[in-house]
Amino acid sequence: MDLTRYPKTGRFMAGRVRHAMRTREKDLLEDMIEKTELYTSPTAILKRGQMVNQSTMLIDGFIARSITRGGKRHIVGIHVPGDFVDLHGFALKRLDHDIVTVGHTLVGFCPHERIVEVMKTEPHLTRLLWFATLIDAAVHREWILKLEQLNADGRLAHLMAELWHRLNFVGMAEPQSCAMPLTQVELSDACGTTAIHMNRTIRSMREAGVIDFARGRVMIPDMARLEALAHFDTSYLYGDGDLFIGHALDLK
Amino acid sequence: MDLTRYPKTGRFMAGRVRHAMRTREKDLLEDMIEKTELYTSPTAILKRGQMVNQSTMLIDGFIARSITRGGKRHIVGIHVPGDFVDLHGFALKRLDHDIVTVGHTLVGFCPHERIVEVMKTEPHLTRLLWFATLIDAAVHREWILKLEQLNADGRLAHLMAELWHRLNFVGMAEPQSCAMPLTQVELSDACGTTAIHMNRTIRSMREAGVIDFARGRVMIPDMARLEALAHFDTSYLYGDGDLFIGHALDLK
DNA sequence: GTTCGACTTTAACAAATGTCTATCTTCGTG
DNA sequence: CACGAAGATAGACATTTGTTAAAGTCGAAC
Repeated sequence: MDLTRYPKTGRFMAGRVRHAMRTREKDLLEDMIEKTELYTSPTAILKRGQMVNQSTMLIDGFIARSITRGGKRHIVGIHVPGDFVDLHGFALKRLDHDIVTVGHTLVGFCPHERIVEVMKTEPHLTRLLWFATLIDAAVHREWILKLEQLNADGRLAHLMAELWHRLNFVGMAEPQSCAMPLTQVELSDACGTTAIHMNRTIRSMREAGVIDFARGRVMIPDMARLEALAHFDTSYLYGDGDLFIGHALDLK
Repeated sequence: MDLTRYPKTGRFMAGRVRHAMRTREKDLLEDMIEKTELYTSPTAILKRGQMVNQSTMLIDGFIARSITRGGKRHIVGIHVPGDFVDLHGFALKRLDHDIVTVGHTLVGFCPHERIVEVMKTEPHLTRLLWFATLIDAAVHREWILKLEQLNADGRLAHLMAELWHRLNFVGMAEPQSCAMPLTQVELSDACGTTAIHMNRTIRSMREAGVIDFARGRVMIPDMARLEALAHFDTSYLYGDGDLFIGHALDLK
């Protein structure tokens, strides 16, 4: 990974609520990061049930939230740079899932004492952090919908469309492609199918010209077609300006 | 519905975070409710995309969060008495889903101005409200897991086990049964199956003696067996005392 | 460059689930 | 008490997905 791309590691921090932050708050947020760490192979940063005293900010790469049950691993969420991955670990005594890196991943760690400090002194920033967790919940709901509504094709299309848009929000997507270090097994874990069926699905979508994977990237020649397959509607991602933060609720 | 059962409608309010509230905060919460309303038939209290200026507290009955797409309705969450159903509607300009009543339902409405007031003056209570939304997210993750991991039998078993436990938390479940006003169509919407397959599933589980529906209730003769079918683990519900609230984070 | 392991690909068959059509039951309403 | 609408039940068949077994590909480490 080219660390020189990150002169200030905080550049993307807090992705979709960042636009509502004041300059001072952006600096505060960056100061919350005590240290950074680079993982070059899949690593469980946090294990389910473990007590935690710091939260994780994803700076580059991908992180999955996964739960292993019945010997099989299931992915219940995927994070992109700028996401405060386990801010909720601050409130819940223990996490209900593992936090695992995917491919090469750069993360920052934020001690909980600093979050406590912010909660004591920064009501506006605290609110932004809360709202960021509400967007996570909205993404969860869309995943539930995806799993209830779509078959394997649609689920894969939806996942790719979502990740492309979320990367695009932080300036890390190209018009017809984006980074995609997930393996087929991981894609199947995130789509609730077997790896073999995921392979079938990928093949047929590749043959149909909808999507193609190569060298850690996904190519999407026709985004509109992909989104149609996924019944995709970006509104649940609450892009810039789609929150009340900074407006009526900008309390003080 | 027997309203005399609710001498103080606030009795259950804020279900799983209630134990961390101070008496004064419980009163404050109850004061946040401006008015109550009883719905005797399925009603969409809120429609997706609609601007909202109040949030909904569920006092009795059930409420579903649903999204209609492709002409088919999907349920992405179910609420039980004590839940602050759409607190997140306060932060998000618009909801990404509908809020619909199930069976007979008594709700309280809380104007957003009162939430703003609380956020200005009650940091501890604000934190509790935040944490309540984090539990919602944990439930969402478990639904994702359920949909990825389980077949129709397991999904139904999981839903029944979850609702029984959540009702039990607020003292509204019997040892081997609880209220269950959801129709088979609604159950299928919540489990991501067709109504016909849900009927097949219910029949086979009834014949197996695992579960039975009658007159708006569900009978669960052997909870352990149901939970085994569902690979159920209550920890994601964060029962009493399972949050950091009121302890290290009791800031002031 | 070889070797090993992880990842990907394929085929054949079994099981689960969806679709279509229809009938039966229940319950509120007049 | 009759009626109608919503809900529940049922069977036959199509489609999707899971399972098992195997082989091919690629890249990192020695």
